[in-house]
Amino acid sequence: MNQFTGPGEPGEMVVPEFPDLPEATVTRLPEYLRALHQLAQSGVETISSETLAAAAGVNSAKVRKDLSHLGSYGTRGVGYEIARLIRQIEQVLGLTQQRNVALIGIGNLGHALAGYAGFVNRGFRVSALVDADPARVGERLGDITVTHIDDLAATVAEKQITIGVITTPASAAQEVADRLVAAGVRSILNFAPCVVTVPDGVDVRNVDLAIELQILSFHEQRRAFDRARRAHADGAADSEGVTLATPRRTGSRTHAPARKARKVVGP
Amino acid sequence: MNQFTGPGEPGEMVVPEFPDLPEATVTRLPEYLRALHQLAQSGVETISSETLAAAAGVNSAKVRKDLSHLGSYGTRGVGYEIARLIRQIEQVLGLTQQRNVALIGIGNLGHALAGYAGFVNRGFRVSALVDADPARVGERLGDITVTHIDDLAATVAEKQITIGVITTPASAAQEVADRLVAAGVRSILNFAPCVVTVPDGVDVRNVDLAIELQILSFHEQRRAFDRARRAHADGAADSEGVTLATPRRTGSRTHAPARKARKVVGP
DNA sequence: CGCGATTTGTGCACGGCTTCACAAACACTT
DNA sequence: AAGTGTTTGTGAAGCCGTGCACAAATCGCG
Repeated sequence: MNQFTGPGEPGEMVVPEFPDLPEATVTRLPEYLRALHQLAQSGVETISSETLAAAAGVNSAKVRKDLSHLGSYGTRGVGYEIARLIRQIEQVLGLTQQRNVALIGIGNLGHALAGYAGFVNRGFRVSALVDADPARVGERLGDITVTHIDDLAATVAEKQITIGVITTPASAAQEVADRLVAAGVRSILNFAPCVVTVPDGVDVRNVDLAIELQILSFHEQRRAFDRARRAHADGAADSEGVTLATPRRTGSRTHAPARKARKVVGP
Repeated sequence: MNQFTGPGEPGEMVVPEFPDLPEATVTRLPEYLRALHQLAQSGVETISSETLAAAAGVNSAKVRKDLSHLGSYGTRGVGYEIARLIRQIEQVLGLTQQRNVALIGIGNLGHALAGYAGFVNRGFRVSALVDADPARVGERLGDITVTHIDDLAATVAEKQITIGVITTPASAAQEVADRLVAAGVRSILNFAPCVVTVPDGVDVRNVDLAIELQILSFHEQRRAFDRARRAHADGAADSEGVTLATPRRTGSRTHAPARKARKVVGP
């Protein structure tokens, strides 16, 4: 529907359309992409929404609706051509060009991310390592040398950084974010356990590991209460208060599929 | 409203009510908690929904509605008593008891998480380190010795593990998840870039760092297109196609506040 | 060429979340 | 005691996302 790569009237110098995807779709596209890359290796050339849905851990209607947003037409009765689908998703996500990432804060977590293999082959390259501690500056990790935060602007310009990743303690995060923004970076991934405030037009995503654990803890807690309630109900068989009886999915970002079925394809 | 800790009729042996919170609320409670702990240190005793909202990076109506779900009554005209609020949130999230976490996969990321200070003081303790590589078994990190994955069940029982964190390569993740479930763990935090399938009643949350970057990349891409469009519109002043003109918030999980205002309170 | 099998694309209804806006409640002053 | 100013708690409206269900499209085969 949103043929944003489609050739317009030739020679018309048309500004390419850009699909304005629902945010929920944007968060799922990378998951489809991951699944598609896996599937592509196994030599399959075409894939149905049902199969892709299973591989990505979602439901097939969602897959179809998501893909329809990017105008990637599959063929009915057959499915989607994997190679083409990968190209389209990568284009929409802006992964056709290599994106350079700067890590700010080379502590435990920074070290780990610098060596994380999962970034390469996925369109990203950790191109700069930055720290405030003069003792760390000059240290080499892989083929990159740690530079000082005061030189951030120069580093960003030189290495063509488009994304900054904050792995400092919370106390330094706001300061670092400010400097990143001043240096022209508009996308920030923040691992520090705090809220960073940025001007309009800058995008911040937060990953707080403790928060993830706390959310799990809540559901753990709820299950414990459920068990207690059930045990009590067994003791004194009363069919009272309804409040608890609601059949809640054990909600999670990429929620656990109901059945343990690694179904591959049709009957 | 949901007075789940409230004293029922005394001597009635009532099963405590458990508030069934909206999932969206559950994900925000930890953020409030984080903000509250910070604020508590600065000596403030009471806080308004407006101030808490600013500190947590959300909107005040949301704060009030979220808090109303746990029956934590604030006092009108004044605000919420911080200490009490902290207690209530911690209780709902199940943080009154220390929760023991097992890390599976002691590579780069596992090492980093094992040393991550952000877990302690937030109700969690990394109590077990597990790996499949015999060469790693026996290694000590801090005060914990790495044990072998084959002994997982024993480790889980002995160390009272309630949460498993997977930091293995994707190829091993499903296997590890299966073993965790078999050992009785019902909460899993998965850092491996893949979908793990678990039976009903088990809760999985996924954190994929590359996916976070890809989402940022999309918005970066979109901004670039917007600039191109604007530039083109300047050149040839036509007020054509509307598709792009939609005022989209730069969506993010904890979305960036519109104004860079570290507003504290009052007029 | 026609028919059945398969799979996409989407209209539609439903539920959950967000946000506004306002009455009720409380503190404090006069 | 009454009035003023502040802040909570919540009804109601609107929006977004989800999932069902089905028509339309394509393939393969007889």
